[in-house]
Amino acid sequence: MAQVQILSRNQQIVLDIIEKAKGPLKAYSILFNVQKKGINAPQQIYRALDKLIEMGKIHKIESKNAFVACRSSDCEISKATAFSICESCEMVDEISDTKLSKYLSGFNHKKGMKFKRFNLEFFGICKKCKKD
Amino acid sequence: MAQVQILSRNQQIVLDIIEKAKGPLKAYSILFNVQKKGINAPQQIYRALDKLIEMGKIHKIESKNAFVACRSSDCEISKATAFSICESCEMVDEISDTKLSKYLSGFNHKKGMKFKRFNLEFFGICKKCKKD
DNA sequence: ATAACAAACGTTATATTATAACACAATGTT
DNA sequence: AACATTGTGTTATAATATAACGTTTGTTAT
Repeated sequence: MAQVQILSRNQQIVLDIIEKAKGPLKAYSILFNVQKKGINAPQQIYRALDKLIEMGKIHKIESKNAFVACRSSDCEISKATAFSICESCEMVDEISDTKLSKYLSGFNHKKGMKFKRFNLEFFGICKKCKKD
Repeated sequence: MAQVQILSRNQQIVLDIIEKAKGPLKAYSILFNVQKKGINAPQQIYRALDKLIEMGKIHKIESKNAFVACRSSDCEISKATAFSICESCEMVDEISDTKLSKYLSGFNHKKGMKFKRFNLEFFGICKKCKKD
């Protein structure tokens, strides 16, 4: 019953910043940006980030230790994430491609391990950077 | 002409440890393990790790900040990596599946970005852990 | 309404992961 | 010989993340 998630104060503040951002944000850069709102400690950021990830509102880009808002499905808990990352400008795009997602969700390891979740990161140079 | 790579002293020491390990190793755990061999500083480890990655001898498991030896193709420069990770015992297995690799290497983003490289991490509970 | 519990908060301290910067040595190239 | 390239060793510090504690707020059940 797709219940509307109510966010706590800190969670909302952190989510707002990530959603407004044009690219991935790092935890400490979020922290510096919210100090005026009375959030002073890394713990407060990391706690909010953890919950937001659990809820599927944001994703962590593992190769960058940075966080982006979820733009694809209206934020189901994300068990299948894929991103396109520009190695020049650091831009990150969430890839939501049903075929890809189905293909990978159905992928089974020879050794009999059943997968619950995957994360895929593609790297390259984005169109914009290629022009320069 | 698949030239045999000659490793420097530190690179060889670090590679040996990673190859002997049963699971992924973290940089500082490598450091502690090689202090008897006269390596004292994180820089020395990270420098060796960087080169070994460039050479395709090892891979970084991004979600764990840890390193594993390359077991698949006899270590071409790795542009297409996939791993299966047990969330219980932390075991990591490199997946070398030609179909998967081809499928992903051929994948093209709508937005016209050409990918040079990808990294895929699957998560689940391995067979061994399921028994317990 | 209030007791009981869970979730979120604030804070201090600390652990873990990674890089900067500098000087020197070994090797290879021209 | 002069020069570039790669690797080394070292000290210092930056950046990322968690532990542990006590308090406050929000929910649910009676």
